[in-house]
Amino acid sequence: MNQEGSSQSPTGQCRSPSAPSNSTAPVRSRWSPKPEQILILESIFNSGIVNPPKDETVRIRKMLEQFGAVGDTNVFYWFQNRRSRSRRRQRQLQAATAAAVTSRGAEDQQHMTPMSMHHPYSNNEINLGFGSCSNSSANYFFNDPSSQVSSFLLGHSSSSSNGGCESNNG
Amino acid sequence: MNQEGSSQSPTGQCRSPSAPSNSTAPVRSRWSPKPEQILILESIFNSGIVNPPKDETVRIRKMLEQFGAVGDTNVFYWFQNRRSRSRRRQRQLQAATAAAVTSRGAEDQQHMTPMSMHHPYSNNEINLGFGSCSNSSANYFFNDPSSQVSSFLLGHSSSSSNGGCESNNG
DNA sequence: CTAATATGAATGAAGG
DNA sequence: CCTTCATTCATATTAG
Repeated sequence: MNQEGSSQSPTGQCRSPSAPSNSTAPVRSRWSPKPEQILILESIFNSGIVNPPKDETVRIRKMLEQFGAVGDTNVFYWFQNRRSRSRRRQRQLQAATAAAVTSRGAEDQQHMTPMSMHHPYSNNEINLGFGSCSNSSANYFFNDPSSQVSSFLLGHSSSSSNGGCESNNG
Repeated sequence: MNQEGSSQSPTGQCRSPSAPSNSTAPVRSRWSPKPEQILILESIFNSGIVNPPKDETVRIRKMLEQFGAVGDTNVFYWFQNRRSRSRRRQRQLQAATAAAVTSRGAEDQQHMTPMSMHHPYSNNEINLGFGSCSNSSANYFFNDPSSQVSSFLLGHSSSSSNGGCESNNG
């Protein structure tokens, strides 16, 4: 982990049960990405940029900064964790599916309810239209978050390292 | 954490007050370990296996599966949370004790209110006899849960990775 | 019914 | 990249 360079004080306050409401209470241990930031990050990830180089990381950080304090480290960690979790989920799903088929003859297998989680942003790959693959503009997506997000996405102009249509894995 | 591999539908409805018989409320929130499963998990944890590797996790899951639907993820989370809470509780207690002793010279330390905790098993580590250290067979323990649990424990035959008396901690 | 607690699950951060 | 720790969120259960 030597991708980091600059890091500020991420005073991200999103949905904390107890608000410190104190000018002298920087008790914010870890960064909490705002919904808009998550939107941006996920759209970038889904566009194929799963492992942005330092240059790109910095650019992404600057984008996110307008929605809340964030450092390059946070972005770096986010992508790293995202990759890891994505991979793991895939493997798990695959294993579960295989396990359902396996056993003996794979004939009368019951359908197991695939965990209907109702989380705010948990899984479910979001495609915001960041990648150059999706030509269909999905502006209708922007409704909940600030409209400012779309400005970034529409003006991103692809990336210089990994903006391919396919997701490079490995 | 990539300990997960397969996950079924943990429809563990142990002690649910109201049946979710609603087509619009399939809240399959979270897994609820059965008493027998908790017994097994705790005995394993107390036997020194506080951080089972993937292989062991799978085996444990298979054991638990016979008492109710459960996935590797659940087992992994259980051990992780268990470790975390255990450690945290210890630290908290230690801090409280230290705070009582500190101050001046640890002489006239007053009795501090140790929090009115009155939950089932609290801090008392339960030892079911899972570890190979305890040669004394504690079969008398099995009374509340189904007798099937004892079958597992008695026929466990230790594990292939971490069944020692000491807890390996990385 | 509401508050507090316990605990399963998710995730940011860091170690190796 | 993979594993692990700490913190936080969401929910299930229990006390008031």
